[in-house]
Amino acid sequence: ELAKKDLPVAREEWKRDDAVKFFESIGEKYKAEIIGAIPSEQGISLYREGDFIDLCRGPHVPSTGKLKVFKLMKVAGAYWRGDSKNEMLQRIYGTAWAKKEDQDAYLTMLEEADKRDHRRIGKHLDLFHMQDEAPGMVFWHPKGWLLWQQVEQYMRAIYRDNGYQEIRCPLVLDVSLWKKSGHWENYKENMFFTESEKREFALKPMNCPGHIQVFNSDLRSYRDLPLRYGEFGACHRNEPSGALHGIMRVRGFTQDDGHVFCTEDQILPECAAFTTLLQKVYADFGFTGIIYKVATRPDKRVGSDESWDKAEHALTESLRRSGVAFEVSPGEGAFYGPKIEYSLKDAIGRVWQCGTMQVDFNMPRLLGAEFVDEHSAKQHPVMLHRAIVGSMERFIGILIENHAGALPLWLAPVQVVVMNVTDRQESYVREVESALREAGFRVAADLRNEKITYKIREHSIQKLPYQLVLGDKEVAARTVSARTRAGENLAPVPLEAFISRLKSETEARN
RNA sequence: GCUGUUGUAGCUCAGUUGGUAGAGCAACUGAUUCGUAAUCAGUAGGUCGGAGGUUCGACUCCUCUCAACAGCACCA
Repeated sequence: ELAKKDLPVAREEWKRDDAVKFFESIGEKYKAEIIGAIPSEQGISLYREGDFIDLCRGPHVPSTGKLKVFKLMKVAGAYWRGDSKNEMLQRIYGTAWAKKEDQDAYLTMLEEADKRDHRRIGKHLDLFHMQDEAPGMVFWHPKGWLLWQQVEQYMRAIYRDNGYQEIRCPLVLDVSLWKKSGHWENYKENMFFTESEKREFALKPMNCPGHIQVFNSDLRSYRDLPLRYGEFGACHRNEPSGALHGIMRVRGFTQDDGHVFCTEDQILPECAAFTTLLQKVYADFGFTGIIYKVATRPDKRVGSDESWDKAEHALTESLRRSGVAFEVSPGEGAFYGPKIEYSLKDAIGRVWQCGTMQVDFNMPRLLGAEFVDEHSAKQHPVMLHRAIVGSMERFIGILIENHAGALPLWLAPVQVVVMNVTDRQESYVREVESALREAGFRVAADLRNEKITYKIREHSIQKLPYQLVLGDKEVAARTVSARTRAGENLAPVPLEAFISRLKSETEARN
């Protein structure tokens, strides 16, 4: 915009064919291709700056010196027209700003965002690690696994309170099942295989076939529907190496995977209830900006148009009822049914799909799932594939970035550290520590012979929610002095008072 | 998978034109018992991602390979 104001506009109208010839003559085959796709009756406007003529929406500047503030950020490949079958071009990324201060602010923001990177924090807080021998797989350390368990136990209660029965299925299944389900046909490249005694097995990339086996283990009536199963299902997918990203995109991950077996009429109420539930869960974890997207029928699909109408309507209507803004991606649905994608952003604004709700008319039929309807006739149920956190790994990654590692009290791996000022308070520290542990809190004692300032610094860096300082005064008065993560020093209070503070804070999930 | 970059001590990094590695923090040992973000001193720690090759000699050069990072493609 600045350039438009300050510079003469050297715009020229060209005939399409002349422009194509011109760009071909100077070896710009991609530009020639773009122009060649324009209907021939249309002209084309080019911009000239001296000898330099190019396609452009606005004028060119004669030199980079005319740009006020700019910085080249990175270089990376990008496929011509976004298709991996095409040649790869080099793309140069940069930013331009009206004022130096704006650019500085932007660069500072990027630096700050980098400090929130879950890979950095995961190492710093000793939550997990990954290593060369297991690309795309996570080694969870004690503190990271404590965090995982908080999420898992919370989600387990969500299953329980919302009509899901938790189940557990095998990770390794004979390939014959994957052939029936269509995964062999459509997903083989992404699967891990293993062989034993001349039988070939596959590590499950998805949980749905397993859940159908449980459904099929008994005769089902329409009275049983909707029948809901939930599992913390460990999946393995051989993702392309370039797709891996910290714990956000991995090869071994655990889904909070649920499947609802229901009738077509039950799709809408199930979807509406699901979105409401998902919003509650995300709010409890401190997320506000959920991105909603509905992916509709692709050209290549199974099932009748009538079924698709019903399913797409159910999905869009469920979002409409919850009053959220959402996008529609036409043709982006799976071949077996449409879906809703619920996404969150990481520290630098990249979007990651977490939750999903998918309507599937296909797999119950492929794997022989049936129920007996009101007229004693056998029917295939509709299957809803749904996940709230999506992948535990990805969700925890985003959780870490969202809170910059300062996890809310209810999620923090260690909630309280109890410290002595000198050796004299050692037994009181142990007493307070075990009282807190008995009250159900995750607590550590720090009895090292170090200055209290040193201990406070260390635990502050570790983002511990509460640090208790116990000196002679606290021992004498039988109180505790707490320091909050924000650096506030609370007045000494009896332990019971501190415990009730912790209780109300964990219950509020702040 | 593709394009590019990177890979040195637990972590963050330095290492000059090839002469077999260094800092800070962490760790360990000792002293210090010190009230809200770093006490002092000492010690130890690395076949320089892996495998070949060139060379009298390779962290430095070459080839292959693995992984990570950025973006693209992919994402049931």
